[in-house]
Amino acid sequence: MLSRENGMGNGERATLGGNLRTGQVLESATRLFTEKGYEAASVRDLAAELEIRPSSLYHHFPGKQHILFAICLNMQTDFNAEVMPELTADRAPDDAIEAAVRRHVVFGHRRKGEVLVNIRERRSLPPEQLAQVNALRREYRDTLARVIEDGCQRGLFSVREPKLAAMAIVDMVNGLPHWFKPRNEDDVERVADLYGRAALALLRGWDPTPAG
Amino acid sequence: MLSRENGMGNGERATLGGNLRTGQVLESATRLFTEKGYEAASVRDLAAELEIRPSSLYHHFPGKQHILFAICLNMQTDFNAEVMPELTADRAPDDAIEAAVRRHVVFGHRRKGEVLVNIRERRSLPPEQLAQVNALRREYRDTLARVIEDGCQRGLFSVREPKLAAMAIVDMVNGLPHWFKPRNEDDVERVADLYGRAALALLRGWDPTPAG
DNA sequence: TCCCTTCCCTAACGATCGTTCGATCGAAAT
DNA sequence: ATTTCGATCGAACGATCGTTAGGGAAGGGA
Repeated sequence: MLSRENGMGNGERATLGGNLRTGQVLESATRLFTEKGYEAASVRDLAAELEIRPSSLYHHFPGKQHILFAICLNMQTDFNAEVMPELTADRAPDDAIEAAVRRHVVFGHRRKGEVLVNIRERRSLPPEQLAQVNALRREYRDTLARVIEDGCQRGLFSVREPKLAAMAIVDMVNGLPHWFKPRNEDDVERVADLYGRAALALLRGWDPTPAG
Repeated sequence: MLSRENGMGNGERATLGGNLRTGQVLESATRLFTEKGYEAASVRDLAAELEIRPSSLYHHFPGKQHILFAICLNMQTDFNAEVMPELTADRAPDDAIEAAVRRHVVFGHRRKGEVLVNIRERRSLPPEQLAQVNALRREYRDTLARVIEDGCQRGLFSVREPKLAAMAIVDMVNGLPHWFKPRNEDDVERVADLYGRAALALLRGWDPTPAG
């Protein structure tokens, strides 16, 4: 859930305002942006789904772009908070990668709408807000790459370019919400396990040492 | 129906429109759709880049959507014609996969603009045209999955769900054009090789038989 | 009681959207 | 010289866009 309306604390409520209703705005906007895309979804569409007038939306948000920003920043913040600890915890790199990928897959399903909006509509943000979201994404990728590098030095992985490998894995996992329709909750866990092992297979066998 | 003005041309002109100018429209549209997105790019933007008036565009295309359709269908048709033969040729499954992935990567760079438009803006097409493009994509995926399955039966791969593996590989390779900035042409070949081996690593080590 | 805040309303603003209509221009064909 | 025709033009259409202005109803605190 969107802890409180957007995520940031209640102390100063940095990015956006409001009350209970604000959370509903974000939920409806996420659904709408996912189905029609950010540009194609109009403020009037969003207002209609909430059964209010378009002008009423501007009591909760200063503008359409801020809604998109709230969705993206919120999702990416929660993602980093939930997945990155698996990478920074004190454990073997292969275990860390497998756990992180599994969490990534599960998160991508539980927050599917927000994840798809973040992936597909992020670019519609103004440069400064886009950079803010991208910084969080880069933080995750770099952490992932560092763990891969660590795994190489310990002889667990055989990868020449850890950053490229990190991107490949992220792309693979992020592609999942675009097409995967799980039959039930166990199906998600099954594919999460599957993708965790897939990442390990990638990292272990990428640059096979011609030994032997 | 595409017939003359957008696509298949009369005799030899396979990829672009009937007239010389029509090809320029598709080129500019591809660049514009890539940079701003289909919905955000206006007909007036496109006309401005071609240094003609907006109304003149409607001599070449019956509408904005048809331009998007021409780009997507054209790209996907060429893609299948170029990459699928690597899979259907008579060779070992692992060699086929490696070659196909390498071709996929190279194609994704050579036709980067169209590929990105097809991936990101395809959904803005009306259902019937969208289905037409998706049918070609499915054809490729299914072929890829079949080769993977074949490789499993021959003991070359260890994959439980070939279709899932095919999707994972496609997602991985399609992610590349979104972020990869090659320093030169050799860089493309290098990464193409790298990704070809990555796909093999995935398929070989995905479900490791616990055998000793 | 009065005020202040919260939330929503009606109405409309100017801008921009995709598209249409009819005329014009130039070159090739007759 | 006249006709034909593809390509472009200026001008405008109705629709929809994000956003704003200003007011009204509800409710808690003074």
